[in-house]
Amino acid sequence: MTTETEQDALNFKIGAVARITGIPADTLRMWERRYTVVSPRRGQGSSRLYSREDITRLTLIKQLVDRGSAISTVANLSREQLLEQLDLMQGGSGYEQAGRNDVSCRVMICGDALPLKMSGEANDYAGIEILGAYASMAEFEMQAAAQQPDVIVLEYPALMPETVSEIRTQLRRSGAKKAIVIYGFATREIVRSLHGGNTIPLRAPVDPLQLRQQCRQALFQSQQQHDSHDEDEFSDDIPVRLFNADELAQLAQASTAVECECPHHLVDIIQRLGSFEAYSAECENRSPEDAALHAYLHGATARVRATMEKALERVVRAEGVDLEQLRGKAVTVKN
DNA sequence: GTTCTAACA
DNA sequence: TGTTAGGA
Repeated sequence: MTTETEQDALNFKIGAVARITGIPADTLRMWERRYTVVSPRRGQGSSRLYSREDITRLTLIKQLVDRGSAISTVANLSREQLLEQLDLMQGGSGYEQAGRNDVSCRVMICGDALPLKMSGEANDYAGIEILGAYASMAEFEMQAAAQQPDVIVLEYPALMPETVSEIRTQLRRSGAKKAIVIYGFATREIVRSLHGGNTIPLRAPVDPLQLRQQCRQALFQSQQQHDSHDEDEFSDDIPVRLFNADELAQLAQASTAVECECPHHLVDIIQRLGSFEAYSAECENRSPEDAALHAYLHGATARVRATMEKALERVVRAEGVDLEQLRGKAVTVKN
């Protein structure tokens, strides 16, 4: 356990850099030799030691190369030029189109690679509204204070111990409810420390769809924590209940009139699923560590429940039960 | 695991 | 332009 100082930030060996950036070690050497993409300083035995700046730079360059630029044309661009190039390739503007009519999760992004990735598929981002995407933390910080995002997404090539406190600071200053932290490389301890609470660590690469889901889920969780319980007001992915408790009870009764006991069993299954659904939703709030898992369980259960409800509806209709009439009764009982 | 050069596709 | 072989 050494005290991590600036020294640690300058110590990435070529293998680590290859893993973080996704550029093969051989290619890294080639790029350096032929185009002087970066000039890592040398350590023992003349092995290359890359800095964090090197890594962010390489990440940018990789983006451009992946998008069709010749390495020779981008190898010597400054950081600003690289960003500009990348921006041009996206068809510019992109980010700050207003949200849709539905409630969307307001997101702000800070990072090198991510802003571009996100804007590239902007159309797929129903449900989240990207307020802005920045490459510089300073700019991000200023804008975040003004925009008051729901969720901030911070991207780092590598997570350092000091990065963690920076994340918490940004979270506090922006007033966001959750921070999604995308990292290329980090020790287990650091990742663990980011689990739970208001931060969600995600290992890069994160595909845009996944990120979108995470954003919405993050917002959903934070809402759950605040307005204590909202019963069945689960957003989008959770199918609404087809039958309430009263209706189910009545259907169970009604089914005794018919020969087959299937409706009865179905009601039983649906009631149990409903209970577990509520239980898993509860867990979702209680333990932030397992929130994702419980959210999944909750969603899965709800979907099964919805399926079984449809089955019940069909069976009961086949048995000649008048659902509409029953509904009318149940509602008057309930309200 | 790393460096380097040269040749190859 | 990226990959591979060979030697260190």
